[in-house]
Amino acid sequence: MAVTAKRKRSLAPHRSKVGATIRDVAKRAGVSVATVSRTLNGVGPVRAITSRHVLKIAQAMRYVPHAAARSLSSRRSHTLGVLLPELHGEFFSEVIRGIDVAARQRGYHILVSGSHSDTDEMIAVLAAMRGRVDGLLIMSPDLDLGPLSRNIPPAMPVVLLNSTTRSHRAIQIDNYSGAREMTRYILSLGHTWLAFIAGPERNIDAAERTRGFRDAMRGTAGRPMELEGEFTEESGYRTTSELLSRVPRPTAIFAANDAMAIGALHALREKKLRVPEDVSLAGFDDIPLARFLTPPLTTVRVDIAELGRRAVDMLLAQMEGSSASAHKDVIPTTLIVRDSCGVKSASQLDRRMK
Amino acid sequence: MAVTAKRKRSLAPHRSKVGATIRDVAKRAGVSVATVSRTLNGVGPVRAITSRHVLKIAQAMRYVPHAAARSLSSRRSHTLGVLLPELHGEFFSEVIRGIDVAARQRGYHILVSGSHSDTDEMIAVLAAMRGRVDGLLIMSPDLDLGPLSRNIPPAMPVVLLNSTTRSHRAIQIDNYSGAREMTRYILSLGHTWLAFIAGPERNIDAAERTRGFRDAMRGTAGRPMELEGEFTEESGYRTTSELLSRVPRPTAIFAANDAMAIGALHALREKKLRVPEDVSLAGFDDIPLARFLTPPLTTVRVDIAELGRRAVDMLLAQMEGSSASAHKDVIPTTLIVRDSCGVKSASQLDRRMK
DNA sequence: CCTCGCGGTGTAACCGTTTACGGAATGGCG
DNA sequence: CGCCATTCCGTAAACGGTTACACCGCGAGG
Repeated sequence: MAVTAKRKRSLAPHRSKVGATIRDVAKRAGVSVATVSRTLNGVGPVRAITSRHVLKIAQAMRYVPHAAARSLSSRRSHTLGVLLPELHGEFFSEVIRGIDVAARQRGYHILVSGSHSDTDEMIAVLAAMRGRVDGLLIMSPDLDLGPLSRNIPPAMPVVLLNSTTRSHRAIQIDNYSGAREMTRYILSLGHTWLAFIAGPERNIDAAERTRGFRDAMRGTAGRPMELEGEFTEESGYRTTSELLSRVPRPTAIFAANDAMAIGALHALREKKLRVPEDVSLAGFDDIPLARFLTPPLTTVRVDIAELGRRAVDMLLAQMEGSSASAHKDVIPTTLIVRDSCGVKSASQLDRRMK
Repeated sequence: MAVTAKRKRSLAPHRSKVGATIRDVAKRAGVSVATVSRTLNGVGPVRAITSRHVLKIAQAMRYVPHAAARSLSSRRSHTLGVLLPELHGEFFSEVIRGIDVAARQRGYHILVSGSHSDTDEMIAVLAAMRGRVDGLLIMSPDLDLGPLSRNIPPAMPVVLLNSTTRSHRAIQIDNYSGAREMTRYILSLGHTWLAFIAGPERNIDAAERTRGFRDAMRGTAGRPMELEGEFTEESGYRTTSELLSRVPRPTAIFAANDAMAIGALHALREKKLRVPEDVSLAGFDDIPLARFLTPPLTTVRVDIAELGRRAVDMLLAQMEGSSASAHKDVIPTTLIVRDSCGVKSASQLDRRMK
């Protein structure tokens, strides 16, 4: 007898049960698994009375379909992968929020992986996502998307955030127009000598903002000046300090993001220069603290959450095969005028002359 | 013949293939699927030479195991669920960042669902996570965890963030000590009439901070005064404006979070009151902008990312069954002294008297 | 009255892994 | 040289769903 016991293979060899399965429900409801599945998914013909009955039983048993099983069988995970670079607080949380609520609304989950500083890391994560996600939302830290692009399974729907490429759909913030508009605004205040603190060279947002600045300056009487920053507050402080030690100094400073503008503000204060009376200052991003600075910072608003939302829309459209859907999308920016920029005054002229 | 063709059931009825499977690899390598699986997972005895061969073939075929299949079979998804309430920018991103990097380091993915404003919503998401995650990290907006708690599958490992309950492991920020320490510090500057702007009643962080304030005030000569805020900058502004219209006014204001402190700062400025000369001001959280305010805000620092990291540690420990691991953990806070609080001066006394 | 069509349902194959079990070598030992 | 313990490996049964196909009634049309 011991032998037979040993011989008889356990029906569930590996592990213990977790919850009710579809077969349990079927048995209890006196129908087949097919009927249960059809009822729960609302596909195929099921008599109303049968459907009600099955639903009731399922409810009573607290049955919840096992996601892994479902996705193995149906080839869909109802999950979107989100790959993000290392990015600063507010930006990060807003993108995620936008994506999160949009995805949940459509019945999708999001598998997040953030803080990637290099492409190889992203490629590794990308591989680990096989069979786990139905589509991908990717924001790359790098300008060069080649390597990453090559490692995306060809059939995988993808939307790139703030990156540009021929091969995938993409959605971007209109950095170019924003920077151009801000530059024109500053020019319109009478400033002619304008310093621009650019972002890191390899960053695509930075590149676009620089381009916007240059285009706005082109053909005007303005004297442009470009400094290289890192998108950090420290670099804003450093470059501005350097800048101010030269005489004569510009009457306005346009930093390519708010963090650098904050650094610049500190450098200005340290030199006892008033904003905007002595020097006008502008930023980019409209991070929440921008309006709480003294003086409140004139900047360019970017609706980050909207970026996330629209990216999800775009991805789902692609997944549903609407090839008609757009391949490119652009999120507009808006100029936010506060108090940190003023008209160029006579006193500024005087000081420069002396 | 037409009949036989029709009769022969297609071997893959539903859909098209996506990538190489373990069987493809096995066939190509001339071994069984079991051997491939064992090799890839490093379990069971496999000859070194076989292992190398299999690995090479797998590599060449760009084989990546299908996550859903794996998790269906092994009962583990290598994914952690993260449920977060609606929370403000910096806090949100820091928690996620902490969790994300810690999880990835341990080979786990994270399935995120944020911006939940009520418990029912969280319960729904919770159900949708069945079979999708191996463990749960939950931060509830509500003080009462009963309903949520009841809907967590009994066998599911869980760690609660900033919530307290008997039934689950939890990790918290030491809000109590932080608030107490700040209060004592303000008292030590000579202030006796202190206004505390509390957070929303049902919020657990808020409750703890209030408790810390009260305990620090108890038994001192100080005159405490409590106002009810909402953790928003607007509510800080509103309550402070109201407060200031009364005479005499307190010489120091302690807001239960930085957002409200910012609101308070604006109200003070509006009334032409100087900080800290006329009124001292303190916050809580040390959000990044705190040090950029004018004057830089004295506050209490909370290491949010650390909260996330430690929560992951705790969860994984629980999942690995080390019942020895702690059930509770506390993240300490530190007092950050900047310029917004000053000693109570004679002039303040005078003004109160008049 | 006999098909035909169709709504409703059940059976079982299949998704791609992991793993229990047993069989085949291999090596050591008496 | 026979036997036993290892070591290595293959077979096939799960895991829990979805769904193609067969089948069964039953009303309608010929």
